[in-house]
Amino acid sequence: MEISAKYDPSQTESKWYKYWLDRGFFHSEPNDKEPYTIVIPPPNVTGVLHMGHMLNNTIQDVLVRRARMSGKNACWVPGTDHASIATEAKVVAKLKAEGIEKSDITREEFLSHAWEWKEKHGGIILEQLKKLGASCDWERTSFTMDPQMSKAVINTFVHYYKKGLIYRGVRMVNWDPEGQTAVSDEEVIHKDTPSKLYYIRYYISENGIASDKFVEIATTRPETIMADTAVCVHPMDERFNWLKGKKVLIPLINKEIPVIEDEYVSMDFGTGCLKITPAHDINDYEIGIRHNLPVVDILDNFARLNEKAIILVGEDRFIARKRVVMMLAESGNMVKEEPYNSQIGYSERTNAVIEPRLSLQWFLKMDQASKPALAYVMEDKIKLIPDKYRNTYRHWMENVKDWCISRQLWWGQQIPAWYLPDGKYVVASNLDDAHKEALRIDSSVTKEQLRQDSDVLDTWFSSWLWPISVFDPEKPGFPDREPNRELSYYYPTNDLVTAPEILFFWVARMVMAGHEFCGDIPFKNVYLTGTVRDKLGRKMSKSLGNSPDPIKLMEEYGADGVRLGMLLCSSAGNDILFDESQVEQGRNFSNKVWNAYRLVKGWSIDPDAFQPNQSAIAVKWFENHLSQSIEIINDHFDKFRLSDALMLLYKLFWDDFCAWYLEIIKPAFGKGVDSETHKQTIIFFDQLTRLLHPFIPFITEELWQGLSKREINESVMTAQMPTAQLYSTDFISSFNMAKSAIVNIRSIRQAKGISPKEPLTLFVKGSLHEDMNSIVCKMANITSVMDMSKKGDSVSGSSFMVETTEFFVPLEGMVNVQEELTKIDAELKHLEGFLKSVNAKLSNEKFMASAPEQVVEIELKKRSDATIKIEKLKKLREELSR
RNA sequence: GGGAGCAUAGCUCAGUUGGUUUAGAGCAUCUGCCUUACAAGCAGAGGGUCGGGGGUUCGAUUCCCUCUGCUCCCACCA
Repeated sequence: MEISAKYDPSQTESKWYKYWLDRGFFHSEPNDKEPYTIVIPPPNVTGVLHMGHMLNNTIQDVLVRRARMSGKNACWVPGTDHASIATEAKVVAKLKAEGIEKSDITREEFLSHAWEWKEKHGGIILEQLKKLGASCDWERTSFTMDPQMSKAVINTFVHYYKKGLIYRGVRMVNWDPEGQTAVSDEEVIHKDTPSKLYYIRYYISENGIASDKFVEIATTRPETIMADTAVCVHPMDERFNWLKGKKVLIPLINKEIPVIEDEYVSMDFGTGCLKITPAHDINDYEIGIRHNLPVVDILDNFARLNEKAIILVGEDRFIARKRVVMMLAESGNMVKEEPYNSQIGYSERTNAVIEPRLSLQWFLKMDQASKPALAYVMEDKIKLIPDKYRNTYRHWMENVKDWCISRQLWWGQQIPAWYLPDGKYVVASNLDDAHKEALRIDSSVTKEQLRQDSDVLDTWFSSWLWPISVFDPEKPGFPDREPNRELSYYYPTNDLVTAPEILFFWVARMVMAGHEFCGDIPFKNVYLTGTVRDKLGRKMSKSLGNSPDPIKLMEEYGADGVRLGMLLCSSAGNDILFDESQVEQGRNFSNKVWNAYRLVKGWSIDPDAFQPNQSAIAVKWFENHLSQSIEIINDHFDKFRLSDALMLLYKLFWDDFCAWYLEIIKPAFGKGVDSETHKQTIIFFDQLTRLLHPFIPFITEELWQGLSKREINESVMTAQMPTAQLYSTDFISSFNMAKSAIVNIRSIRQAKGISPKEPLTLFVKGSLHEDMNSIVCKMANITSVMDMSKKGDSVSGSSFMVETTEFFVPLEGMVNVQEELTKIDAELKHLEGFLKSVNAKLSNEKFMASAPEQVVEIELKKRSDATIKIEKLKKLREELSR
C-alpha cells in the first residue's frame, strides 16, 4: 500500500482516541499495582480551552502516560469547577440579554437557569481536552457542585464550625460592586493607577460655625468626605499643636467632627493631616476602633451614595467624585490637586474597582491550619518544582489571614447556617439537624421559622477538598472516619500540575484540608508551569487578541505537533513565549517520524543476504546508545525536566536513528535488507515509538500498530516502557570517532566542492578501530581506509585530526598548500594557547597542592594530548611547506 | 515600601554541590544539494570577552558584594 509522503494527523488522531476509549485504557480501578495518581486542576465549567490549559494538560498527560507504561496503575481524574462568581456573572449576563433581571427572579429560578447553562456549556472544555489526547479516566469525571461533592463541602463547614474555627463577624471586606459580592484578598489585583491627590480645606468649628482658621487634608477620595468621622494628626507633630482638641467642619455638609491624634499618620506625607473615614478605608476603620469613632457608611451595594451622604444621593462613586470636586472648588474649599499614582484594587473576576466595605461575613481561622501545611513543604514532604516557590509559599503561610469564605451569590454551596426568628443561628448539615439544634435555643421554634443564610461558599472552599472528595466524598468533615477503598488506594496523589498563580488559592489550601481530614499530604510533587505568553512576552488575553485558538492549532498542526511544540521550550516555572514556529517544529518532527516509517516499511527483506559489517556495527552502536539515552531520559524525568527529556528523544530519533543508523543500514538501491538487520531495526523503531508515546501519543500509536503484527486490543499506550541495558561507553566513543571522521571528510568535500558521489580514499594513523572502517566507507563514500604508512610522500591532500588520531584524504591537484598551511596555523595557535593555560595550572604549586587528584589527572591528560597534537601538526606543516 | 527571582549565541533555553580539551542544545542564519523516506528534507559552516564593576580562590558562567536592566509576589501612606 502506498504511504503518503506527508503525515496527515486528521486521519489518525480521532481514530486512535476512540480506540483507547472503547477499550477502557484510561480507566483505573484499585488493584495490586502501585498507583500513580493525578487530579486535574478543574477548569471553570463554562470555560473554553486556552493555551495555558494546553500546556498544563499536556504535561499531565505525559506524566500519566509514562507512569502507565512503566507498570503503574495510572489514574488521572478529570472534572470541572463551578467557579461561582465567574459562572454566575455569565448567567446573569445571559439572562439580562434575554430581558431577565436577577433581582426579578427567585433563587430557585436562577439556579435552574444556571444548571441549564452548565449542562449546555459544561462539557465543552473536557471535549477539547480529548482532542489534545488527554488520557483522563473519564468515568471519574467530577464536578465541584455534584450532590455528593456539595455534601462534602457542607460537612467540612460544619466540622470547622464545631471546631470553633469558623466565625461570623463584621469585617472590612473587598466588595465587588459589579459582582455584588465580597471577594477574598487573593482575588483582588492591585494595579498602579493614575489618580489625583486633592488638598481640601476643613474649617475649624466654633460651636458649629466655621471660623476663619482651617486645616488642609490630602485625599484621593473626596467623594467620601461626607463619611468622615474625624481628622487625625500625629501626636508628635508640633505644627498642629494649635489644632489638637478642636473640632472641624466637613465641607459641603458642615458636619462637625473631632480632631484626634494617632501615630498612624505620617508627618511627611500630604499635609500631615488625615481625614478618617472608617466605613471606606481599612486603616481608617482600625483607627476608628482605637478612638471609638462612629462609622458612617455612605455607599450602597452598587457603590452609589446613599442617603447618609446627605448630598448627591444615588450618584455613582466616580461621578460623585467629580461633582464633589466641583462643589469644593465652588465653595472655596479646594486648595489644589496634584497628579498621583496609587495602587488601586480591582476584582479579578469583574475588573471593577474594589470598594473596602464593612459587612457581615463568615470567616475561617487560618493560623493553626497553616502551620502543618507550611511544615510539609519546608520538610520536603511536598516538593515544589521549581523549588524557588518554597520561599513564596513560606512567606504567604507565615502571614496568612483569616479566610473570608462567604460570597453574596447564589451559584454555589449555600452556607449551612439557619437563623431563628430572634436572629440567633445554628449550623448543621441539613434542615432537620438544624431544627434539632434550634430547639435547644428555643423550644418553641418550628422548622418553617428557620431561615437559611443566603450566602454561598467561596469556590475554593469546595476545590480545596478536590483530591479527597473525588475519591471519597464522605471523608471531608470526618477526620476519624475510615477512608474508603478508593481513597486509601489513590491518596496521597503523586503529582499536581498547576499554575503558580493559584499556589495559595488552591495548592496551600488543599494541603491544609488534606492534613485536616486525612492526616496526610494530598500530593508529593507540585509541578508549577509557567505562563504562556506571546512572543513579545505579553500575557495571552482576549482583549489583546494574541491568543491562538488551540483547536485551530491542533487542526492545522496535529495534536502531537502542538504538544511537542509547547513542551520543547517549557521548563518548570519558566514562562513560555509561544510562537507558531514552535508547533511547526512539532509538526515537522511528526513528519520525520512518519517518513522514517515509510522508509523502513518500504524495504524488502532478502532472506539470503548476509548482514554487512557496517550494519552489524550500527546495530551494536544503536543498542548501546539507546540504553545510555534511556538512562539520561529517566534522570530527566526524575527531576521533572520534561523538555530536556523530549529534546533528547527528538535528537535520538532525528539525528541518531534517522541520520546515522538508518543511513548506515540502508540497502543499496533495488536491494533488500538482510533479515537480522531488519529484525533489529523494527525492534529499535518499536522502542523509540514507546519512548516517544507520552509526548506524541497519536502518531506513535499509528506507527506502532503497523510496525509488527499486533494482538487484538494491543496498544502502545499499554506497552512497557523500554528500560536501559548494560552498555559500553568505550564502544560508543569508538563509534563517535568514526562519526567525527565522517563529518570531517564531508566538510572537506564541501570546502573543495567535491561531490558526495565522488569516491575518495582515506589514510589513518592512530586509534580508529578497524571495525569502524566500513562505517566510514559507507557514510563518507570512501573506497578504502589504509594505514598512513602506505601513504608515501604525497602531501597533495587534506589532513585532519580526531582527538590524537591523524587522517589524510588524498586530493590530487585540488589542494592549495597555502590554504592548508593557514588552516594548520590557526589550529596550532588555538592549541598552543590552550596548552599554555594548562601548563600555567600545572606549574602552579598551589594548584598542585590543593586541586583534587582527579582534576590534576585531567589536566595532565589535556597537556599530553595537546602536546602530541601540536607535534603532529608541526610535522605536517613541515611536510607541506617542503 | 518589603521580599523573591532572572540576566549565557539573533531567538528560546541547558549548564547538576567551583576544575570534564579555554562554554552546549534547538530554532533561526549562511553555503552547497530536488542523493529514488522526508525541501515540513539532506550535508556542511559561522555565531557568545557567560549584563557592568569589585571580591573570595591555585582556579569563577558557577560563591560573595555592588551597580544596571527586566520579571514576579506581597503590601490599601491618605
